[in-house]
Amino acid sequence: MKARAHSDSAGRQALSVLTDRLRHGARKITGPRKAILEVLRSHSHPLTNKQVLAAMPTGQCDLATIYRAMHLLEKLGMVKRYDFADGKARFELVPQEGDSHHHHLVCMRCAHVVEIEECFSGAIERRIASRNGFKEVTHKLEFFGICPACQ
Amino acid sequence: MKARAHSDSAGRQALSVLTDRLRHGARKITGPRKAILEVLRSHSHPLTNKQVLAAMPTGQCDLATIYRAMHLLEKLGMVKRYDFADGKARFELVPQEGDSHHHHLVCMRCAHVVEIEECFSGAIERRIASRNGFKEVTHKLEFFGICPACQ
DNA sequence: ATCGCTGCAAAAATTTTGCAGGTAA
DNA sequence: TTACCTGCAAAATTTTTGCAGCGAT
Repeated sequence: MKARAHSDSAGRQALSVLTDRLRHGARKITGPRKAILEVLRSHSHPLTNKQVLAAMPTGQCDLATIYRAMHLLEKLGMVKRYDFADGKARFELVPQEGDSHHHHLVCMRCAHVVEIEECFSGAIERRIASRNGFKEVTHKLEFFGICPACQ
Repeated sequence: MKARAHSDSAGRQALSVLTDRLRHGARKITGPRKAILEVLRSHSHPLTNKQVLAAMPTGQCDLATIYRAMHLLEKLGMVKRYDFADGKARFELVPQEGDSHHHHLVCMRCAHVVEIEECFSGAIERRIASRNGFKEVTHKLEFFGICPACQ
């Protein structure tokens, strides 16, 4: 298996890589931002901004700062936004370049999330783009159902 | 081509069919509800509740009523909720049974929406369901890009 | 020394809820 | 009649913004 440069043993991106990406975007590396990245890094599921705050040791930063940071990280392409049909935005770290993106299977009762490895062909994406004259086409695909525990 | 029972020439569901579905759910057919269904019926794109209100002739009903009606219609499976990553819920009439569902291609700049006919195989959906022990699995797939006018 | 970032607080926007009266069935 | 619905108003959430001071570079 090929070694994963810049990733730890669990396949997560090292914090230094993340801060480098931030710095490269001409942004400052601050305590709150590092804390936010740490939280995102240690969770493999999309989190709401409130959950990010709650996951920090004792009010390490303000909720408004998290909102601002998420906007920034989203613009820099470091974070992806998800909507699970409950009116709350959730964010998750974008895998490093070359890594395939993944999708989610969400329980409609308890909101439990399972990650789905497979992603259907990019060919469909390209065909849709050219057929409609769109550029930079991406997609979001989420599955919803009832999980074993809730059945 | 096979005739479309219960649909008008544009392929939209007749209002009477919609109200029948409501009635069948042991609900009352009221002025506001008919107005809401009329608006949904005459738009082929998902609308926010505010847009639904604005599309009515002169404040025909209260915004709160629209929120309540959407919850109801969603529960009855007559309406589907969409999240286009801007924090506002949008709703669209669900096609009649047997009709294939469709997806959307949304411009990230101007929010212009194009309907996408094709839907990738339900086989993937079934495989994901059985592999994870989930029941009643559905999916939501949206494409995002930059439309011709915004490029 | 900048210029950006943060915390705090207030505001804005979206969505939910309580209640008294009205209306479909 | 009776249970459900509606409008109005207030409240609860989520998200955005202004501003003075702090801090990374």
